[in-house]
Amino acid sequence: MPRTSTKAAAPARRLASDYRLEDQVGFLLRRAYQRASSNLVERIGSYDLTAPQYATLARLYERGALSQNLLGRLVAMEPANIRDVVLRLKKRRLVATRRDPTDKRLILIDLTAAGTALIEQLIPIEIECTATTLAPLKANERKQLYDLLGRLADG
Amino acid sequence: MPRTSTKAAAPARRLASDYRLEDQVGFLLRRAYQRASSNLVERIGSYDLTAPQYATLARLYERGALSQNLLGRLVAMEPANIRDVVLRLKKRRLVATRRDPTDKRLILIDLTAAGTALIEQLIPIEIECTATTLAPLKANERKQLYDLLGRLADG
DNA sequence: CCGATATTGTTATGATCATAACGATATCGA
DNA sequence: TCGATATCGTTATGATCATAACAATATCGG
Repeated sequence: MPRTSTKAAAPARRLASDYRLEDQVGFLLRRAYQRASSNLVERIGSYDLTAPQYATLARLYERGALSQNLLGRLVAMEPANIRDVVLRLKKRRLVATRRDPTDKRLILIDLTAAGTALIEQLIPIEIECTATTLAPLKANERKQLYDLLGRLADG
Repeated sequence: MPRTSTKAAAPARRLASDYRLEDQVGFLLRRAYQRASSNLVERIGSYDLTAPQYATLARLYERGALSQNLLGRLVAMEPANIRDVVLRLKKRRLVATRRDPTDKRLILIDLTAAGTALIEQLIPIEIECTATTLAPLKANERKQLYDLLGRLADG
């Protein structure tokens, strides 16, 4: 039987102001994202896809070919990061790249047939996963959460 | 003047089910956390501290000496990750480590005087930062967000 | 037209982050 | 007591993640 150890706690000490880490939004958001992310990986992990990789494929599915930079903004990733994700997806032949003829700076990213087939298979799974993550909340609460998170993210 | 490029968007195509990435909690949570985290780094970055490092110091300040493993659980980090954070904080003499006499498996982590002084200086800054992050929300909405996030994270 | 400014993609660095496998130590249960 | 099981810390691997600096290309304003 597992034992959730609570060992080694020292007696309370120090100034002990009213501060609690739990009251900081950033900490709560990080934990909630951890939960959502692990829910997703549980379900799509067998396809060897991470959450950011999934989001990248989903975006391409929604929008069609996109420049690497715009794709990164649409999945909220820095240029240096989206680059690595695209490289991995490209290595697996889930996306293909080509130069933009009219703007030599741009690299256009697009789903391959294999990538399209995969994301079409995964989307229903992720929708189910979202439902699981939201299970602790009632319908009206979910709507509220979306509204609040959206306003936080958009600043 | 910066130009937010929206180039290279291909015409809408494919099955175009009703799926939208924005409707997935995980994506919203990730973006909201990015925002909160960058708000924090903006303010405490000059102290060369990251959000997880801050959380670690704050936890130690709240609870006193903790085993590395328990500390990790209390800041929501895997054993392998909290280890690295502790090593960095230890290298900067913000925390100190010692063996637990009664359980040879445990390493007890505690704030040094310097670590205590630093976190006491930072806590007010972070409280202010939380306020900034929550600025888009009204008081009752903040309370609601906390409730909803807490229930999500705890499953 | 053409130089100042912006944007895109790349490279490098350092810090998370999750997972699996492993030895050492503790604890449980027959 | 003693073997099965659990926990703790470590190591290794691979994938984010943010930032700064850089060259190539585009765009803007005079």
